[in-house]
Amino acid sequence: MHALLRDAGPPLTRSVEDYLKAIYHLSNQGGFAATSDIAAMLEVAPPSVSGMVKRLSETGLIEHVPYRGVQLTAQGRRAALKMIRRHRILELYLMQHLGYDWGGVHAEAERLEHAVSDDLIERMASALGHPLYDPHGDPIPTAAGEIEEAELVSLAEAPVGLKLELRQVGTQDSERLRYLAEQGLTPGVLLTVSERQPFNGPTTIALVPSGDPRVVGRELAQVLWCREVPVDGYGPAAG
Amino acid sequence: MHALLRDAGPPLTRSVEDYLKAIYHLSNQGGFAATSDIAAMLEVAPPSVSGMVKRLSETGLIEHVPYRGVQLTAQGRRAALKMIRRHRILELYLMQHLGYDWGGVHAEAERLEHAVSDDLIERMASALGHPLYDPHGDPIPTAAGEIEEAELVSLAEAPVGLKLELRQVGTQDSERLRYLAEQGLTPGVLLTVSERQPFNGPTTIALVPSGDPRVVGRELAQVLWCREVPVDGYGPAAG
DNA sequence: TCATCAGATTAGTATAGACTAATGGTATTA
DNA sequence: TAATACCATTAGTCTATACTAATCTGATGA
Repeated sequence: MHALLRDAGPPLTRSVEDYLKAIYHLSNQGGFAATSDIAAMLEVAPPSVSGMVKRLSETGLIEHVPYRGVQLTAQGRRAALKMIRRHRILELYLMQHLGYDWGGVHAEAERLEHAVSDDLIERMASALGHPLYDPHGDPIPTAAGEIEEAELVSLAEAPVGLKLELRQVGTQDSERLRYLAEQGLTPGVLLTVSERQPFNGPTTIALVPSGDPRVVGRELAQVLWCREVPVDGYGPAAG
Repeated sequence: MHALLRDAGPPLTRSVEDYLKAIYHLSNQGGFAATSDIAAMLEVAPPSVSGMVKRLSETGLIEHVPYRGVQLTAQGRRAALKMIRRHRILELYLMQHLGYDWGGVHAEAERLEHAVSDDLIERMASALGHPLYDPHGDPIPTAAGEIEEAELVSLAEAPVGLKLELRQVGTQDSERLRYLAEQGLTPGVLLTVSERQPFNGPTTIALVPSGDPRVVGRELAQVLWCREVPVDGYGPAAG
């Protein structure tokens, strides 16, 4: 009984589900999600985020440190992971059983994830053989709300030859962030490590799939957190 | 180009879609749908219906005759039939491809019908072999918005032995309606014609599946419009 | 240390959609 | 025809969610 009642209460609205998911993605590495980043991800104005943040922290789904950002509580995290499970199962099902391709599947899953029941998701998961990864290679949270935490490696430590996805940029410095964006080094891009100079020298990488080379100094490389991409041929994570 | 632009404009909200569908079902036989019936079907208070009716008639989806009821315009009818197509395809898909049974399928389809894209529905229709009838035996509107109008037969004319579904009660008289409801003769019930007395005598029917007999006089039988149920073993229409 | 500026928040407003309470219209019945 | 009862509508309110404009905070740089 206890387990079933844990997250009782009024069901979450579509908007709330979207906010929680966005906050999950933005605060992945244990940090805070900034108001403006949430606003950009959801394509709403920053004051709308402030308003929602107030409500969500009153209902205990997030914690808010004014002028710093927000973090999910355990309850908010469970809700976010549930949405992510739905999204990733849906994407996989649509591609494998209904012939969707990369282009259309994300938008369709984005709408359906708010409408499907838990029952339907578990039926789809069964039909798919209880998969562990979605079409992007991202891990699918279990129905119990556990997710395989991708082990992140800093670009400064990653072995040469590995194919990586950039997942987290561990700096708040605007100059550095601007520079990285100019270089095309934003979360989600794929790359391979081509070469590393000795004695704390720079790391040379090639962007995937363009092959464009970039040379990244040690200081920056240390804040670029990547995860190994399990299989060849996947596009950037969108799930 | 014209065909594509016909119904342009802001997409309909979930609520609007539900209202249109309800009005379609309630005004099927060309009549008016009453405010209170819409309210009952959607489980909202009558003033909520009045408010929505005002908005819907301003946007040209329905026509409203105050104190009489509402009817769909051609545009509203197209939108309603689109939702009905979605609902019926979804029910069929969920039952045939995901193992749903009678119990759960309606509620699931009810939520999904607002979230799926046209593309997804057509993919499901393909996977199902472009079916013409849903699990209840109800016809599925085409993507172009055409629906097979069930030919209705009055109970006074129906041949003995036929299995019928009561679809429309053609009287507004409250005494008669009250009596029919007491007898369990409301739209949706299944029955078979057991016997008919000659010289405009009464019709004897058996309710399905209970087998309870009812004797219906000619005057009432003439206003009970039924359609033939195509195949044995189906439950009452809920689609 | 202080000015500046970007980003966050507050203030005030709009819209969709629901509600209850009060009022108005129509049709049945005496 | 008049009274009544039922149903529909209007009036006024509430919540969720968005917006713009105005204000505040905290970090950066002179």
